[in-house]
Amino acid sequence: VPGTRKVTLTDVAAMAGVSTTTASYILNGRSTQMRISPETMRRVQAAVDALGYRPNHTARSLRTATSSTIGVVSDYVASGMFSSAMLSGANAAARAADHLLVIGESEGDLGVRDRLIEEMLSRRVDGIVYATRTTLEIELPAKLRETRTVLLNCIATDHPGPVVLPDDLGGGRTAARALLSAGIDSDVYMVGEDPTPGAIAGDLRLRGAREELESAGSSLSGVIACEWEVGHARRAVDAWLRSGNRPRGLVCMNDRVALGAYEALAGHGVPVPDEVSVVSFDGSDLATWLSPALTSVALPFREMGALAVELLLHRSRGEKAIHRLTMPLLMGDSVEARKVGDA
Amino acid sequence: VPGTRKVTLTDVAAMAGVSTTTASYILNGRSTQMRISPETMRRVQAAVDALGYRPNHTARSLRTATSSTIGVVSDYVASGMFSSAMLSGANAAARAADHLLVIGESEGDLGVRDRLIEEMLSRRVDGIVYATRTTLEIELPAKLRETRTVLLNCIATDHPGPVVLPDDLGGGRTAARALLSAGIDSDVYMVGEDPTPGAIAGDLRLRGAREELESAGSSLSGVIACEWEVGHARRAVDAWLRSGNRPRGLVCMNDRVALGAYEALAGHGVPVPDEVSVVSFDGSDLATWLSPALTSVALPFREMGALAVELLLHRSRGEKAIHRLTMPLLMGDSVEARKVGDA
DNA sequence: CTGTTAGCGCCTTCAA
DNA sequence: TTGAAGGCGCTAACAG
Repeated sequence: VPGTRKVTLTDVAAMAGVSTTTASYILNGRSTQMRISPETMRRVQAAVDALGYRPNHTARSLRTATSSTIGVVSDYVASGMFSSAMLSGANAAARAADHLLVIGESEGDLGVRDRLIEEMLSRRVDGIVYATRTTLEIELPAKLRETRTVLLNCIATDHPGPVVLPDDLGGGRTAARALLSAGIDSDVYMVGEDPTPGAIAGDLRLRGAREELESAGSSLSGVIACEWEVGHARRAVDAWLRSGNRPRGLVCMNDRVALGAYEALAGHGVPVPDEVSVVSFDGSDLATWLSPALTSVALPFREMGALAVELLLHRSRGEKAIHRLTMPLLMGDSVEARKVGDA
Repeated sequence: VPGTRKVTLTDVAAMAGVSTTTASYILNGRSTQMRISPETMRRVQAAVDALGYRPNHTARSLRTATSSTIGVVSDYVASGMFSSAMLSGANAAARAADHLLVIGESEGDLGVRDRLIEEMLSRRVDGIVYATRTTLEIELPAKLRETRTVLLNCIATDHPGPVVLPDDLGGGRTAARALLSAGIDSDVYMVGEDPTPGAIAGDLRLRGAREELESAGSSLSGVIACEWEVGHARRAVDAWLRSGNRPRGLVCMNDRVALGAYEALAGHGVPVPDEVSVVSFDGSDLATWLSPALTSVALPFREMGALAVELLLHRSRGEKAIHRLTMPLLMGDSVEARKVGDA
């Protein structure tokens, strides 16, 4: 039933018998402020409904020099298995502030990345969230200096604005504490090492775990080095077990590594959690799929994405601050149930 | 070094000593068509560089009534574990056509969904891709009739435009063929049943597998009913094995179900693939993580996303057609290696 | 309380 | 080959 083609504010005003100014005020919710008569409001509202009027956001943007749109430029966030939760969180926060997200994924190509940023600036986005799939130390794309920017899951020393990161140091402590709370205070090993250049999570997690163990009068017994993938972890742990080693606790760098460790342990007839407790990082779905369910220190991707756009929009919340979001402990059944501690 | 604030085409034209018309022609690549002197082009180009001019896409949109932007409205695609690959494919295809994606995720809320569509129409997107995480039969949101729309991973009987779906029927055949090629022509069971209302994948896969087996003179021996989740599958298959059943081949409705089946089989000391071959659907990362690696019929999410935006942009490619994309067989090691057939 | 008016930056006929 | 001028739809002074 609504309008055949393009209905403009002028049409609405005409039908309601008022000026476009009045109609505009009403549609922008400034009716009370402008003390517009209820009768007029009703007539305008009726015209809007009758005509099926839809404001032209483009025209409004041109006029107000603001687009109610946030750009999200990332390397692989959309395709990434679960880092896409960042997008989801960003989307939710954007919606809450009446904004929409324009996204662009560079798939690792720097040229594409710069062109995406250019495109977004051209579209006059209200700001850009620059995100990476893995926690990385990066060099800030130069173009980003031209607009308000929040770094998501990455950090650049020369970035003037807010940064959102997972608290991997705290996460490392949490992982260790999960073990300590179960009375496991010796023969704890870390599985995995940091492979990607620029990646910063591994070191922090390792440090956090070390610190927590030491502050409990214990210490990390060692690191089983391997890439953060199932196969690598399985082979590394298998070889390590074959040498006669027997851990009481394993802290795996991510859930896939933990799966590899599970398989290696099973291969040697070592039951989890009865003989070895396992904790890992990520808190991905995989953790819940395994048996026993994996106790994992989760990456709060959704919250990170949401916080990033909130920081972009409400510049009050700590400018040029590094926000490290707590990595919550997702309890599974892979840690011996002696005395379960609180997070 | 570039301009301090807002540089307009007028500034560029002024600096180059030409009219905005000329400058506009040059920037839109119509310089040769308009036979503009090389000297003029050079001057304009120089001015652009010197001023750091960036075209105002908003103004252009207003004028041309086209935004070079595609809306993607989905239920959970962004947060979905691997269906986010649809987004990634859509993004790639959009980029290839010099478009950007504006996304919105309703998280299942119909009100939010309609508001998102409204927002996008208001922004004058060039079209909307409406996507769902799981393959669904839906009722078409009414607002979508107001713009060119492509349905992605869902179908509505009254939709006038293109639809992109995975070919689950063919996928079912492929799964069965993978078993048949290995000489497994009896005692083949399907694991899983279609739980979600509106979901259509399960029935098609079942039918496809049935048809393929029957066309080979065999038949499906039965269905082990369970929800498409690890735990449900494990319990269902375990109970079924406990009753003394022994399959030669298992076709699992998705990779998670296959994981559950793996665990149940292991619990009964039945080795994969030596005694039982397993095939599943999805082709998710999980398939490659398991041991033995799972042979899985993959959902071509990336290609689906890409095709959807291509169909949106180039309306030649079959209007109001249902495009069913082939589900490729990802070879793992979960099918007995007698004689490996081709896909 | 409401109307008049002047652009936002760009594209594009129409003239020259 | 280039310039002048109008207008896309909307907002926001500034008057009344």
